[in-house]
Amino acid sequence: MTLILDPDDPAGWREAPPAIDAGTTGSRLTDGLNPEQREAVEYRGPALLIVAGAGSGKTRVLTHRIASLIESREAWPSQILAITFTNKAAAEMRERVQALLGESASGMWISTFHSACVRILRREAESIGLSSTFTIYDSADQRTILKRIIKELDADTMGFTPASAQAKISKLKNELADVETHARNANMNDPQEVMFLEIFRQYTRRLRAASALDFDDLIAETVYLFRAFPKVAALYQRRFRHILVDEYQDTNHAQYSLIHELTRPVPREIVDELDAHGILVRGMTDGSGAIPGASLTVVGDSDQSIYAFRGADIRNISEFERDFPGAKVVLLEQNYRSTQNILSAANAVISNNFDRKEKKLWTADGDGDKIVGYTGYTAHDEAQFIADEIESLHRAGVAYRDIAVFYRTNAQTRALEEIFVRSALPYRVVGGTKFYERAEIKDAMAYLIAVANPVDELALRRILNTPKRGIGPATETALASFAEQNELSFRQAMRAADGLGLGPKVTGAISALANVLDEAAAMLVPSAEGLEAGTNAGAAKVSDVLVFLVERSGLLDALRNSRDPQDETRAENVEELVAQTRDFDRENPGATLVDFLTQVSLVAAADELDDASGTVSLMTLHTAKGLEYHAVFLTGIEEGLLPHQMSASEPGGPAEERRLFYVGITRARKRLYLSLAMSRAQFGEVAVAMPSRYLQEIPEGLIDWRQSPGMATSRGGTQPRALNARRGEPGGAWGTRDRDLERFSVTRSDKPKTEWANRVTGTVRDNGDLTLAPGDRIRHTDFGEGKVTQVTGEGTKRIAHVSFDTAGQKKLLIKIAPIEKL
DNA sequence: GGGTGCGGTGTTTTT
DNA sequence: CACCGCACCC
Repeated sequence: MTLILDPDDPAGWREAPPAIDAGTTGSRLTDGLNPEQREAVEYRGPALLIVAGAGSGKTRVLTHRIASLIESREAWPSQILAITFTNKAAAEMRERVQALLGESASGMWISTFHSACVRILRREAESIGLSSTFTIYDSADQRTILKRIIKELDADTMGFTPASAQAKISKLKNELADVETHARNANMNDPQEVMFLEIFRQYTRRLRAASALDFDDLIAETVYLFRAFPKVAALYQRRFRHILVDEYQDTNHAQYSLIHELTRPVPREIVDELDAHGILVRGMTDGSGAIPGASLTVVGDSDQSIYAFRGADIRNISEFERDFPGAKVVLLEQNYRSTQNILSAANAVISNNFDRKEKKLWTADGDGDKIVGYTGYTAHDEAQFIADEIESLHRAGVAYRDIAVFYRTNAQTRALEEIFVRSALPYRVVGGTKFYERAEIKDAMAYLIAVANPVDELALRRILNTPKRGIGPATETALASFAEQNELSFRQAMRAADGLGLGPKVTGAISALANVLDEAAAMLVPSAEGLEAGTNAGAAKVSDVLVFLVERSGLLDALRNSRDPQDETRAENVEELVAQTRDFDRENPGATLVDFLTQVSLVAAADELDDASGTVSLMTLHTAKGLEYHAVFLTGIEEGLLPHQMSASEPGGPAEERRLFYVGITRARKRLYLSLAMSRAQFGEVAVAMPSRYLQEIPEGLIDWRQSPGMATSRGGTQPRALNARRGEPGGAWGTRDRDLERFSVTRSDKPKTEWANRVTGTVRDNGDLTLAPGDRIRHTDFGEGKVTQVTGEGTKRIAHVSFDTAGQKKLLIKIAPIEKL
């Protein structure tokens, strides 16, 4: 029988730990595991490193390990802290543990690094002089602030850009270097460094003044908190007896330090103090009166380390045994996900990275199908191949949700989306241009932030003249300097607008806005009973506050009454945001506005994935980490894209790009497609693309080239040859056989060269109310003539299923397809 | 104070 | 190509 503790129940912190009753770990939790997995579940000791190759069942091992700790009564749920890479992974892990235990195990902290830190920081905010309603600034917010600072300091003349300053500040924070630490190491004779220091100092000051933290601060400030307040740290060190970290290869120095602080023993003096404060420590101390450090389990695979650009340090995992002497290491190599052909390709590619521990994935499930390769002339050609192939997989019974398309850069979605829309292929772009990044949504969110955190000047300045109320830059500056001179916040200056001697119209507008914000703030105060009980009872719901704000501020009306046709969509987006807050209120009863803002700030791209959706998923290779699909399309496998141009100059760049390719390959269960284009439009210009060097690292026999780079380059003879296809050796590495050439020349028919370049980007058609019925014959500009076999869908989404005479079966969106009825 | 249009510029991956 | 900043005009 396991006692479940409520995480928010203060008693949970005082509850006696369960008696250790080793040996009761039910075999149920290790049944069906291989010997290595079993060992990873059952090992007990201070430190455990699970080196888990792709698809080796590490999530299974982690969930079973947690369940076994709880079931054997070695730990309460509240003593578990598990760190995952996305919120979605956290939710899944929680569900799986609960399913294993057969009861709710609330009280466990299963979350991302960032979520866990926000939770700690909001709770302990006052220790470090921060408001518990602090705002979390995203990259765009950082950029805005840095832009202002650089402009004020004229730092652009020294070559500083918001992006460069942002990167440098982020890098320092990930190394736990704050302004003063950095100042000590800086070379004050270098004017550039002096200037950077000033930018960094101002940036830090402004975030402080706004009671705001950026993403990197969330981790770094938690570490500073623990280091500066050992008694605060002790609360968490005492509580979390078992810490588990997933994707450990992608932790940066700050995250590593956080884990280090959390696993420290609590010294005897502090234990005594905790005891004096009524916090239960009996039974937790060792012979010396100290509480020993928590046990640490990390899971990772250095071959999948792909976040060096945000400070991930591969040494955290490769030197784990040195950092934690006596650590146990368990190696999981058996793969339960992919076919041997896919694994062989992955093994071959990754073996080209030197300086790695030899590890070979294997499966007992057989070779499976060959990997399919395709080289298009353009990105659209490549996309068309993918769309056709997806349709044929779908006809063969593969659900759309089991198919994913990966790419290196977000810009690559363009061509894919164009073709997918035309092919009436249901798809969803995961990540990319996010809903919350739209200007109107950021505006509405800024209203909420301004209410939740009144000292947030960035949010206030954003909404000051949105919608237009005649408050221009001059008035804004007047308010800002009035605030500074009188040591007021920007918000207080707004309330005092009457005394500023501004025009009556402007003054009225400022006061009206200040009033709306004050009224909204009043809505959020809990009732007397709520305050008494320390809950949010009686406070207005997030959706009610948002509706009040967007109505009373005039934001929604301004969009609705605008003559800009795009504003109609923007108004709908704001209404969609309202709908989202309603969902939030319903799903999180008792949650506060700050809870909502936090959740929005910390959504990861992969969190948007909806398993129930019947759509193909499109995402970057980075977002794909940790996921798996029946069929995977890796696109744009070209020099310059993978490896990316920008990585060439970075130390370790090409090796990291190879790991990215490796991650992509190992996401596939049964079918893997590798595709590329001969030419790719990069910022307007069409550039010649070469096959990626990584393609040749895959043994030839594993790939079935439907159209190889050799075949494609031979067209017209004017294109450069495939990379590394040796001169004087016909076909080179790509095996350009005559038979293929013949087949190829038939495929491309007699179209002139230029047709390939613009066949899709040309005009966006609108066939209006063209009606088609089964039996009709049509002509398509690319596919030629064909017969309509079926029409599905309604209105603008009507889809014609066409059997083309030479191009085979296709689905077309009638409204925009380049077709005519015959 | 607000709107339009020109020209310059950047250009990876993400919590 | 797309976005942003700036200058110009109302």
